[in-house]
Amino acid sequence: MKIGDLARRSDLSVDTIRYYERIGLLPTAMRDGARQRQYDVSILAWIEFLGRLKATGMPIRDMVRYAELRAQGDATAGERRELLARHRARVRAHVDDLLACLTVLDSKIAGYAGAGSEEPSDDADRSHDADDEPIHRGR
Amino acid sequence: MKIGDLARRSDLSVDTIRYYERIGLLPTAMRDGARQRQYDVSILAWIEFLGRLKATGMPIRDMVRYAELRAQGDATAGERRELLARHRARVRAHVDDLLACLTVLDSKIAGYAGAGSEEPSDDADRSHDADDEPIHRGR
DNA sequence: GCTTGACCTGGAGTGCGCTCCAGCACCTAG
DNA sequence: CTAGGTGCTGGAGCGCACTCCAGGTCAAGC
Repeated sequence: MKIGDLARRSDLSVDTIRYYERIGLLPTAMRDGARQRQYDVSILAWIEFLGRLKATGMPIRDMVRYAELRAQGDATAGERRELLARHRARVRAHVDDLLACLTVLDSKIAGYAGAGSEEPSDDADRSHDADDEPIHRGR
Repeated sequence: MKIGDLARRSDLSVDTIRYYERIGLLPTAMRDGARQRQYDVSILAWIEFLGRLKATGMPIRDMVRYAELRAQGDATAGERRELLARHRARVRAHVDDLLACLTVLDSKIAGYAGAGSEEPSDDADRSHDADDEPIHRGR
């Protein structure tokens, strides 16, 4: 597989793939006769996993750290497990935080009750919640 | 309240408060005799709400949009409700995504089973999951 | 009266994660 | 033989959300 094919199949751009290789997220690709990168389909699983780490907010340097450990083989399994476990804990905490924010958001939205989609209506006296106050007028 | 006090009480830096005012996230502050910003405690509720929007991943330009609508008064209540409702939907979707990622993460971690905290052990033959393959050796 | 410290402004700088570009090599189809 | 498409490299540029800085004003405490 050439880099363009991989880009199409992985939802990364060609530039991003080369960037990921430069920083060590992707293995240094094998080259064909014309020095063009050649990929095995198996790279897709790794990219997909990286996508999940990214989706869960892991900074790239941590992903790089994980990739380095992976490249060092089985001896680093414990460290990798720990890294993922710590990350999992952070993600869980973040989800809890988001859920708490969601309930705040819900009550806030509920405060705007009755304000139909495109219709400002004349419900001009709603004070809906506790977070809106005085109001800011431009300088 | 002066800007330094507000910074202490809001977990924003003084610079961030001024930045937020510049871009329209915070109302143009009243000044005292020495042209220093003076804040009412009520600003804290607004900042806290902004913090929740930020925590849920709303881009600053959308927060600014919300702040603008708020400043325009009750007539924009419907639009604000819509904005928050769309945001809530995105957050919910993101939470679902995170939960899905969490189960992937969990099974991945389970794959490293037995690899105790600081102890690499000699479990060198674990293939734990489907995402790890060939391995990347530096150039 | 002098120092200290909080505040002011405008603008430059930072770190992250890409994204784009110039200028060149190579392959394939017409 | 030529044109178009894909790939290559090194390096510059970008959008975001701050963060820092120089050079200045002002009020209070010693």
